Amino acid sequence: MPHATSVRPTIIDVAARAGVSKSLVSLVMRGERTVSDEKRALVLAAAAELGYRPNAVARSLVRRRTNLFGVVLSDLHNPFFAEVIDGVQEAAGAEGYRTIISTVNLNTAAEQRALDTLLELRVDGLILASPMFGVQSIAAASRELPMVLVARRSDVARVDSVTNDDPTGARLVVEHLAELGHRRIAHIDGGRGAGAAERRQGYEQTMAARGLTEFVRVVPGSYTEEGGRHGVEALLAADGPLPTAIFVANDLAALGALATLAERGIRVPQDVSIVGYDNTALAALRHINLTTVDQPRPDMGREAVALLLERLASHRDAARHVLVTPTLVVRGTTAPPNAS
Amino acid sequence: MPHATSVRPTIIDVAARAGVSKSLVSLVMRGERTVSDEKRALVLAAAAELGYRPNAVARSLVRRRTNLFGVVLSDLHNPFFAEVIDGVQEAAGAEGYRTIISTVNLNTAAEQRALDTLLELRVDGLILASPMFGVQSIAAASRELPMVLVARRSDVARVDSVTNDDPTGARLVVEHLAELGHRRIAHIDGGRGAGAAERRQGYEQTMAARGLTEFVRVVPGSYTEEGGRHGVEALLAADGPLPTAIFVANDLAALGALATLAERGIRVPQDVSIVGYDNTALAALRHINLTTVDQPRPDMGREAVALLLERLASHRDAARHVLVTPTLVVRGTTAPPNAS
DNA sequence: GTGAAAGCGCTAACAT
DNA sequence: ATGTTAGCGCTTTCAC
Repeated sequence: MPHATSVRPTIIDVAARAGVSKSLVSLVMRGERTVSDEKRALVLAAAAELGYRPNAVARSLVRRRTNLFGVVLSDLHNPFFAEVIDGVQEAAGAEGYRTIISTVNLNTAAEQRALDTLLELRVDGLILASPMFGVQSIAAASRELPMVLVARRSDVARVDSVTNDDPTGARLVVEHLAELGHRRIAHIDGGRGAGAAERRQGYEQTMAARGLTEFVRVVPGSYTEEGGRHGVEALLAADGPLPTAIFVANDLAALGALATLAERGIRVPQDVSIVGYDNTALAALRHINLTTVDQPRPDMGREAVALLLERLASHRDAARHVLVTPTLVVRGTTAPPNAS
Repeated sequence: MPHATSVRPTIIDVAARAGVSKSLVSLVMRGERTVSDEKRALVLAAAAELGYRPNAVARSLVRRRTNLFGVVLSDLHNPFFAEVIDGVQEAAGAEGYRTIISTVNLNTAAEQRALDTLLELRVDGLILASPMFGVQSIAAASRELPMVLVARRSDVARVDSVTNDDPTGARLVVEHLAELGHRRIAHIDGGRGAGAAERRQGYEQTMAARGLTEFVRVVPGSYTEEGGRHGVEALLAADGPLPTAIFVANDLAALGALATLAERGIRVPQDVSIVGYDNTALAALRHINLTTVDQPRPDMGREAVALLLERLASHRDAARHVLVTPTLVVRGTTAPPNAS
């Protein structure tokens, strides 16, 4: 039996070996400073000799808290989330909390199962990153523990959220393009994606504010490469002059747009400028070098943890919605329009 | 107190409400079929009314197993791992195991902490994906629970591994290029990356097998975009004719190579063919369209879980090393060499 | 088929 | 400063 659990030493074994009570061992293991140096050394030595490792399960049971935060990710493949997690793990770790990540590939049923499991594991707080759930699942869970949504907002009572200010991000894009001299600025929409509606509105409003209402042009798309391809095709198929710049709803779709434009022999940025949204690692690749809008993802993760911790400490009841500010990252896919 | 844990109903509350013993409630909750339909309905109704949710912490304590597998990822940003996790979660879920993912950004100290925490949480098995740890950490942990390495091999006793057959992958690349007519096939090395040495060897051996020993050309690189850029620069800076094809150690480095070639006005695949390794989502992007070697990542995750389950069931003692077979994915960055 | 009782490994009063 | 004791919420014999 290589891994017989029964051989694992318990706190009692350590106490016996050190010749002290198990409470004392507990105090030492938890780093309490009220223990004499002598006894502490004794206990530590015994623990080391036995290869003792505290049992977090037993501890969680009696303390009625696990020091664990659960994170439900709708899609691990989206690099967006990897960076949110960075912030989450950093902030949580600093306060002694560990993170359990559960991923569910855009599958609502699996998402519900993941949520249930996390709840049964008695995590102390829950971070839902861009979840697909219905409101009722969120509401039900929110009655059991502190919960925050990232990159999605909900008006369920007691559910906090951290989102980026999409209208502002869209405004930055349009202003950048307008200042380069563009007027025919089109937008490839993000469909039902999180924040897509806000980005489109921001685009429309800023176009209007710049007196470019007559050039507003929105074609349907989605947060996928396919979405960007279709968007460009729709733009190319239409009558009238091509736009000189295209604001695509996110980076992945912008990549699809770039690919289609390249296939058609349309040069970027000479013939048309392209802007994405998210500043994923993709955008920074030299071979892509996409102008885009950066969401401060690690900050969003940190904010989510801060909300959880605060709710844990204060039993705050009202929901808080944190809005983080995006910034424009200018790279190689935008330039002044052709003189033509 | 919105989230007072004290209000959570326990099995005793359910028993009281249903007018039965808590043992009976336990039987019902665990789906035992030895309970009369009548009592079962009674218990289920009581549980639903109270919003009862079994406490996995208490259950784990008494059962001395958590039904949890721990996964330590050295780098969540590497899309390679996201797909391994897919396979892990699928296979584990099918057997009633949940997965806890711990990420550590290529930080050895954090990796050790993550490992310790998982051990304290008493996960039933551990999957280490491309870990940086030293052998002694692995050996120590392997005495406590079943453990498998993914994308890394170790000769520590009782530690299983799942790796891809790198020499074969490299052979596929060289054969593909040779069959296209290439002879001056260079290799940009992956440095200390997992499998890099095997890929280089496979390259050298296949070149030799094809009678191309005199054309063997290896320049140093790494598994990063920078690595690919430097590799290409080294190749360009050298005397003599340029290679007509370059096998780059992985996809990310291949992207760096593509970027540098583009900047120098060298066309791919007309002037030089490029092949990567890994078939990450990046490679499939239409705008990149990289010929590369696919590792069956979800399979690797499933295999890892299978090894864990088997060890849990059988108390097998010998280490097993599973080798999965890579395949070549031909896309747009390879073509016959120029007639020149 | 159902209930009573013991105990998983630990923490947290409370004593001393 | 250290020991004693009573659970945390559940599963699991073992009776009935």
